[in-house]
Amino acid sequence: MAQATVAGQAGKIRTFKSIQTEVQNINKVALSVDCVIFGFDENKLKVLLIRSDLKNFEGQWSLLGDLVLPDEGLDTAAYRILKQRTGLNDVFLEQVQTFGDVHRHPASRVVTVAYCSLINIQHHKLNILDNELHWHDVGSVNEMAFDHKKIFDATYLQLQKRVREHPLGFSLLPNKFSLRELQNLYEAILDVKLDRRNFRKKFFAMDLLIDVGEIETDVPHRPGKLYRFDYQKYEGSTRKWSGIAF
Amino acid sequence: MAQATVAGQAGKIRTFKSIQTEVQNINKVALSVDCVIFGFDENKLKVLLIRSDLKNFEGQWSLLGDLVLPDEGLDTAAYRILKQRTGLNDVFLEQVQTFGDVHRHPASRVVTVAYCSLINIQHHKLNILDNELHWHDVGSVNEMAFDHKKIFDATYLQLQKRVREHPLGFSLLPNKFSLRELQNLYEAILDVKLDRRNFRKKFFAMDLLIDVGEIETDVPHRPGKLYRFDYQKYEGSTRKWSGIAF
DNA sequence: AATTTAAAGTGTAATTTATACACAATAATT
DNA sequence: AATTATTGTGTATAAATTACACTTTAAATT
Repeated sequence: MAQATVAGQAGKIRTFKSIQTEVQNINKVALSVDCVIFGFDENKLKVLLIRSDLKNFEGQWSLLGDLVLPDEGLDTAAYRILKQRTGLNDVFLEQVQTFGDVHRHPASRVVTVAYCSLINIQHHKLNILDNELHWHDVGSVNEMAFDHKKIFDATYLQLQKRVREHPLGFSLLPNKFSLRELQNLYEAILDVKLDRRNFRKKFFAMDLLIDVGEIETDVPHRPGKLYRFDYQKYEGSTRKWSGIAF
Repeated sequence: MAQATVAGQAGKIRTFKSIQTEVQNINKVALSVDCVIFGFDENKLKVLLIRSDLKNFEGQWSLLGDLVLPDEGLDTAAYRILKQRTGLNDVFLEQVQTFGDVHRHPASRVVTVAYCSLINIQHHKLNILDNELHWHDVGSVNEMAFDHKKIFDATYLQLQKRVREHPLGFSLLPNKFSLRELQNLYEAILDVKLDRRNFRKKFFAMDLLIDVGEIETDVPHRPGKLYRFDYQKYEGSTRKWSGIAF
């Protein structure tokens, strides 16, 4: 946090009151939160975007964001946006990076905090059509409003990194999933092909998948067993996850 | 970035002017930058702190920070603080995380962006004594003003992680260093003991150290060879650094 | 009922990487 | 000349990663 001094004027002891005056008089900025909301559907990694409501970005897509309210923390603001737009709470949410280029917003100075969130797209399927919302394939995200492409790129890169270090991916899947679905997910996120036998070996070796005793239905071939992730065991383990590192 | 709407009012096309009015009328926050400045001296990892100039934190230590100026980017603000306080430019600097709890500052809402910076303490040795600045051992950082302990902890953890993935550590060393110094640095940052032979093997295998053809002086024993880090080769390599992963 | 289809499920050998560990060489100091 | 403290070096073992192919199963088709 600041010394609450303007550049180069340290050294004096301040009181609350003097600080308050100082802070009121000096520059403030508008602060927003932008959520990069990922989903997984039809073996593709998707991102939820909205058509920009700003005239000079007409037709362009942008992230889901809003200004942070006066008595609202950053994480809280991100949760609010997520809840509003997807109807979901209890999702994975993580701060990524803050973007504060002076002219990133055409109308005034707006600094934005980017969040990465992962949702289970099956639980969603809600108010998509009526609104200007759309799930885009991450591979086909091009031009975006503001500096949102830059924010998206940074967030996606961080997701690729995080998902190798921590078991985040399960947030994108149904509670029960087959190993095939799990592998498809990793292949979609990391944009690589993985060896099936080695992939299974690695996940079984972690011993964090619970066989739920069911199998896939409605597949036109031998159905796979269904598993769920053992969050409890993972939370309780001191060593946590040693990383995927494919 | 925000849709520049207050919660739940999406859907209308806005013009610059309407946005501008809206942004002016709604909440703004004071924005600051806080630098966690690390140095390495006497085989200890150090952090540069300043005595708080705020009355109700009298005597407590705080990070080096300041409010972000109206026409200043975030990185620029962090560089400014670093330059002011250490006289150094051309240092390692990386954004870490943004802290925005509503009541983190006692006087008013101030959101702060934390930066991690690594400096070569030999190049410094400047205006430390005259000011209220002091280099603290990272192991002995306790209570701090504001939420600065939390910020410090998060930044130090990130440093420990980053230093295994990227060759940042060299920013903390003189241009020419012995392998002993390099190992001491890693041991200090990661707070572990490392095997000397395996450490050397690993670094030589990377082939990013250049033997400068000199040896240590003023050591009361066999002097070690001096090396420098091959930044050029590192920048040019596509594969980059595969991680230390001790 | 028999055949086809598509993916599930499984193991091993080769390679690479990480770890544990000890002694001779050197420069400075006494 | 002897002592001191650290440099510099190699090998054997263990662990992790990679590459790779065939049989089993359920559903769909003939």
